[in-house]
Amino acid sequence: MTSVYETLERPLPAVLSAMEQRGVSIERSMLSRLSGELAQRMGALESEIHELAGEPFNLGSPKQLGDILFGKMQLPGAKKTKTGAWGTAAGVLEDLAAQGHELPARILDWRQLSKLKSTYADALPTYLHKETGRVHTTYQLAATTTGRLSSTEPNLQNIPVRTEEGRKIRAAFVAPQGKKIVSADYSQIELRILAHMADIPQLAQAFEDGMDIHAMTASEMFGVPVEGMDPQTRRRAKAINFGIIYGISAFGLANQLGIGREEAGQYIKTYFERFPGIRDYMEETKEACRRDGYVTTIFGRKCHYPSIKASNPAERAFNERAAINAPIQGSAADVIRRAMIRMDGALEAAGLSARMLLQVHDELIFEVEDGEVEKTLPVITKVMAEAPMPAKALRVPLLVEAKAEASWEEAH
DNA sequence: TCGGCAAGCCAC
DNA sequence: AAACGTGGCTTGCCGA
Repeated sequence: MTSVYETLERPLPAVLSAMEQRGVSIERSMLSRLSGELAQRMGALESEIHELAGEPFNLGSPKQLGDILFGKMQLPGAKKTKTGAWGTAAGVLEDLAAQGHELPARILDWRQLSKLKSTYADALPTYLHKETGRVHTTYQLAATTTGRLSSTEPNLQNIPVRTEEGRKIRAAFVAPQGKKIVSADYSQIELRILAHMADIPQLAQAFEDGMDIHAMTASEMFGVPVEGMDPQTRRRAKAINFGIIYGISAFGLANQLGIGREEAGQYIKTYFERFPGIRDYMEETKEACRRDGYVTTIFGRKCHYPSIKASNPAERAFNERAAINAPIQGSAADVIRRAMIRMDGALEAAGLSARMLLQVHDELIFEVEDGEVEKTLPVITKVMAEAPMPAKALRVPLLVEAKAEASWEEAH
């Protein structure tokens, strides 16, 4: 079998251009039906909300809502945005809803439906191309500080997936007759890259053994067995793992988990006691950035953060967190780029007609003929898993999960 | 009428 | 809200 190292590498701009031109198929009728349902439910909610508020107002106006909740109704927990208006972001409304207040709960419902309708159900069909009948995004190659791609007009890198209603949008991304949508994604790639860069043997071993990394983290931190673990305990460890990647603070973790800042600080302390190599890595990364003005990915690409030396403490702290995150996020971006420039050549070399259509940071989406699915999946997963090589051999295996289904929602 | 900012929220 | 990183899109609002 031909090694992936010998497959043709196409320049990334050519790869992106090909993906843009291929486009993706969406089922207009599904979105239009969904839009109607959303409109109806939003209408019912609007009446209910105006009843609860005691007056009609523009539901799309955070300012009007803030005046009603905190000016008129005097609900607790009011916080101002930086311009002095009452804040009404989801976190604020969730706190109020948890205290049994009906109005903020219904507003949250309305906002979710409104977002899905305006940004996705109504907007996506307007991007259907006259001649191809498909949706063609544009990828920006140099729009991010870390080396990620971005996607515009429309952005196909933020299609909903977290809620049941949102997945109805994703379900409209379908394969044409005789084909399947294949989604292939890197499992926990940023944590694996952190384990490699910081050289943490426990984490590397856990990935080698295919363990549940969040449960393992919880077990290490709280001294409880993975078997029969309280879901809450795992959830906290998961929040910490994500926080670590983003340059955690006790304040941020406390807000994320709804716990006190002292307790959050204790979690972080315990984490660094269990994984001192992570703390060392972070300190070394910040130090290098202060010295050089940039940090580097595993493959040597630089990400510049000269303002890490700013005298303003908030600006400095912001750049420190970005500098900690950039090598992790940027290395993951490098890995998937390396896979992308080899993918078409590898598929061609294997005599397969699969077409790479979309990239969503740690995921590649393809269209594959029904009869070729079985032969295509291993080619895709191999190219992705071996993408760091031969330039780098990671201390941690990369796991790629791939699935073929009729729609993106099912395949994901 | 148009451009830009603020707030909010979708994804990884 | 955001002292948890990276983006883009929509609506409301205000001034030119």
